[in-house]
Amino acid sequence: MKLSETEKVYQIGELAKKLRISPRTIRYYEEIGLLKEAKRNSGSYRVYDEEDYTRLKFIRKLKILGLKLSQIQELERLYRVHKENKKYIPRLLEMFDEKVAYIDEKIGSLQSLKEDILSYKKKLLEIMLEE
Amino acid sequence: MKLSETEKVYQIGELAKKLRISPRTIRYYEEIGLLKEAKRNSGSYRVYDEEDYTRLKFIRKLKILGLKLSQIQELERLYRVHKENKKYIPRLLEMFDEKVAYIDEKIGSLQSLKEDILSYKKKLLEIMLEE
DNA sequence: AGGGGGATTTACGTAAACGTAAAAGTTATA
DNA sequence: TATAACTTTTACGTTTACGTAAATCCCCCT
Repeated sequence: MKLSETEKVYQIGELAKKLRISPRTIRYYEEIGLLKEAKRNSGSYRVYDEEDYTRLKFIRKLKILGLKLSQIQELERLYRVHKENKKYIPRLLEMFDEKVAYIDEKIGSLQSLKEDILSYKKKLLEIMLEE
Repeated sequence: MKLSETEKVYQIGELAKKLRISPRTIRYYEEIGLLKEAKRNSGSYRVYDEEDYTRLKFIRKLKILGLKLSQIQELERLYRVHKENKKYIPRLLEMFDEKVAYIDEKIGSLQSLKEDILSYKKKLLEIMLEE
């Protein structure tokens, strides 16, 4: 695709540091198939690029959402498989909508929690101010 | 406090069903001290009331936020201890503010995730419509 | 050619938050 | 009073997502 592009590459420790996770975590993701097998430099060290970096950031977001690694895998498996087969795309779009609805719900629950905390805070202020 | 108030009481299975969690979970929370020891009816079964119900719902919210049970405990311990001692209240208020900031951050990250998903969806739509 | 500071694999360990099974007691109802 | 449908305690089991250690290997630098 890209010709002679001098793209920055990382080795595992460097990438891990950039993401503030451990090398073990990255190897683990590869181990369970969440990351494809990394290329090796002259046959031994794993080598990563910007795409891997982006991918790991995306995984992190899904984790924050509360998805298990296995669920993240499944989501992507469905995405990859069905992308090839157009007739399944509508179903996939549907899934995305469900995910988005889930997120909206979660945001709502966080907002309500925030209100709870703020109301606690108000109570505390009252305690503090009463004589 | 309240005189002859006929408040609805639950036994563990009933409460669990209402919350869609397991009795084991409720006992576990008691076991680790997240819930105070439940009263017993004529000496054997645990008995709960609306307050316990509310409390469990609150715990659930904090869990959705991603807090560990131990963190929830700590938060409440601080709240209880310091409520008695007014001079610590400002620190507690500060903690609440931190929590709220954390929530805002989390909401932000969820919103950004939502955008990612919507952009995936757009790509998919393009795939579907090309040709 | 010898270090130093990475990396690799293998494999056992761990914390959190329950699940589950067993054996026994309790309570409402027929 | 018998039986179903709860509940109790005890205690071991399980899953997820890594941590950690050991032994070996690699690469760059001087």
